[in-house]
Amino acid sequence: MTRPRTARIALNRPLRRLFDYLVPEPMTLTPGQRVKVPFGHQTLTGLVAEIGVEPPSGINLKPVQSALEDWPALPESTCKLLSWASDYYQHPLGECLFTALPPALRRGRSAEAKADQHWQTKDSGELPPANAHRQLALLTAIKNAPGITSSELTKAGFSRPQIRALKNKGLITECQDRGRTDADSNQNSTPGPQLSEAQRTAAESLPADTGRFSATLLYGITGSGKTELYLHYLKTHLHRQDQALVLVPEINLTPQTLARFQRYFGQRIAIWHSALTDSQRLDTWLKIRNGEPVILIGTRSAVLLPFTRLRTVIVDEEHDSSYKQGEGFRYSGRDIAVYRAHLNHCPVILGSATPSLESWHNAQQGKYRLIRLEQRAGNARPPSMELLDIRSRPLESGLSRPALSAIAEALDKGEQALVFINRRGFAPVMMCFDCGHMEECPRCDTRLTYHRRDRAMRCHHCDFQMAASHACPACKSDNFKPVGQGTERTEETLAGLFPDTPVIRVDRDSTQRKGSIQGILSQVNSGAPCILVGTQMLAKGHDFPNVTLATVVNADGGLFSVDFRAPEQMVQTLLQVSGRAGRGDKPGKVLIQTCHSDHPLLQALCRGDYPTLANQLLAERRAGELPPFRAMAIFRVDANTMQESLQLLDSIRSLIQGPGVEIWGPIPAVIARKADRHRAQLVVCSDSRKHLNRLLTQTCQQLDIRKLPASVKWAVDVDPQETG
DNA sequence: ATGGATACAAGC
DNA sequence: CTTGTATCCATC
Repeated sequence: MTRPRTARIALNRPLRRLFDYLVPEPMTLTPGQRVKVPFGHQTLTGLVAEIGVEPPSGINLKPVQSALEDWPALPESTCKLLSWASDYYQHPLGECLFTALPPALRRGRSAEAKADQHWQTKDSGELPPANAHRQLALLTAIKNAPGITSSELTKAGFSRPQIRALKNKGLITECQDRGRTDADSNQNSTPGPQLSEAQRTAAESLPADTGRFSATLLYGITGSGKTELYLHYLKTHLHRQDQALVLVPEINLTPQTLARFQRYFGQRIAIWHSALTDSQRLDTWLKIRNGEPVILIGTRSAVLLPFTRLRTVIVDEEHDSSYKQGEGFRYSGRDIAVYRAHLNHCPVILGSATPSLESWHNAQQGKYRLIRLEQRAGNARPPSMELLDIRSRPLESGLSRPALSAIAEALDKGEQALVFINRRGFAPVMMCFDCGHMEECPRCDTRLTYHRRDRAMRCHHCDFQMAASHACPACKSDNFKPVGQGTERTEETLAGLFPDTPVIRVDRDSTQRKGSIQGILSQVNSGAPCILVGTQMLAKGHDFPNVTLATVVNADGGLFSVDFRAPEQMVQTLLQVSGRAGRGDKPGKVLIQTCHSDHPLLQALCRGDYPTLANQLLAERRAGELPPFRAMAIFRVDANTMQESLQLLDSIRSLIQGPGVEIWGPIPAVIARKADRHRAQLVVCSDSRKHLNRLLTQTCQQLDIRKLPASVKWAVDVDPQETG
């Protein structure tokens, strides 16, 4: 009996099932191929998941309309990876597979790359008018690099119309590929970075065999030069034909990082992040798919791309919570990276100054090899850390007297100071001192944050905003005042106290404009005394050589949170902040304001020893039977009423209940109402990941069958990052 | 998800 | 009896 001419197709729809089609003669299909199929009343792009399967009886199969190309858009290895992820994260296979395609190909556009044109100058034609300075600059650029391509020119800031203008004037013509020149030959001759003694020792411990799976946790304190190690590693171990992937958190993919890699690898470097245009994404995707020897620096979703010659995976700042997608396909880029390396038999290197407890645990268990790099490069010393107890101390916009004089002192020495507050806006609340009224968001269970800059009250959890009022909206009293600290307010106070020093605010509001962060960085890197005030953004990645003092306005947020990850996150953030202080030959100092200076966690933090802290935190996780000692998943539901949400979770609870699992809830979320949706959750834990996974699969199946009102939305979050 | 089918309230 | 708006339902 011959196999039926059928294909099982995955569609980009949130449906936990695939659809079967007839494969008409003489069409041949292979798994991973893109096809056009009729679906209901529309025609969709699909991906072949399986061939020749027996279709369920009683269904009249429609034929596949056409294949979009005769090669599989997703190679087998990528399909396998995503099938695994679909099962692990309980997300529909179709949507998972489609995340590996660039947007253009998801929509069914052609995958044929338009050939890039190469240009050279021609000694004829009329010169452009003297005021056409961009055209003249373009002409020089082409003269200096004959054979340069249109896309390279656009990247350099020239526009297509400018190129066309020169062509029409007969000043340039298309030519053959110049053969790979400068950048590539440059790559072969550029040696790797010079390593310090400590770095060399670390480098020697990195896996030498790129043909076998190994996972390495590179624990390197800030300033120890992890990036040099990555560069050196790729330089020495990656073959000329191989592909490599370097994952970074979104915020770390700056032009500086890029330039650093390009210096050693030139044209081999490609980037992948959410701000690329569709055509840039298609371009890079095709390079990866075609097996070009690309070293891809990218954020989370880069780990899903269809590499065919991937030989090394690096995950920088592996503890960063932005590796976990918070909605839809809720995968962890870091964890998929490890599994991908495993499937692919190649090494993965996880780097961090503050490793996640998960990875640290794996290293302690011997599952990951641990490499320690505990010396700052050059002669820099680690910063000294000091707790400032602010109980019943007078505060000026949240800053204590000793903190302010430390800032003054740093500025006097011609150095820079950094102030870290985890709240944007002017003040987190407006309160009436007569009647106690506080402004709340009409759509969420939250207070509105006051933004003085534009006199607005904003909700930080939905898009609500309104004009701020002078008087209390409840009792009309004018004793209506901002309470608490935000970046804006601290910026204002500091500007008043230090009128001769620039105060620079770094938060989502001040960096919204494209490129403004670059401007800020260059101002700070000029080295002139200044005060930086900012949120999380300040803590990540950036290098401020002349900052010698970091002040943390309030460290207590993470000490008593309901979220079991809060202490870990607090410690990581504070250490990342402290890593900003003191580089080069100037010693750094970190002041941490707290009302709990006797708290053991803060005490340990001041000793500055992350391994000890990590072990301590792990012991607490073990005692609490929490991840990484148990597997965890959360069912999240939101509906128009809390009752509906809790009801559904109750029934989920009875579906999943049984031996081998522990269930907490259902309970309302910490922010029980967000954008008028009432949210609740159910936490499920198990000693066995396998068992939990099976239960989740069954439960999701049951829920799919059940007819729920469209207004009730549920989702599972496997390995949740936030338990709020 | 998404478009069509179905159902019910307001509109003349 | 039309027209608008909400809800349901199947999709190979």
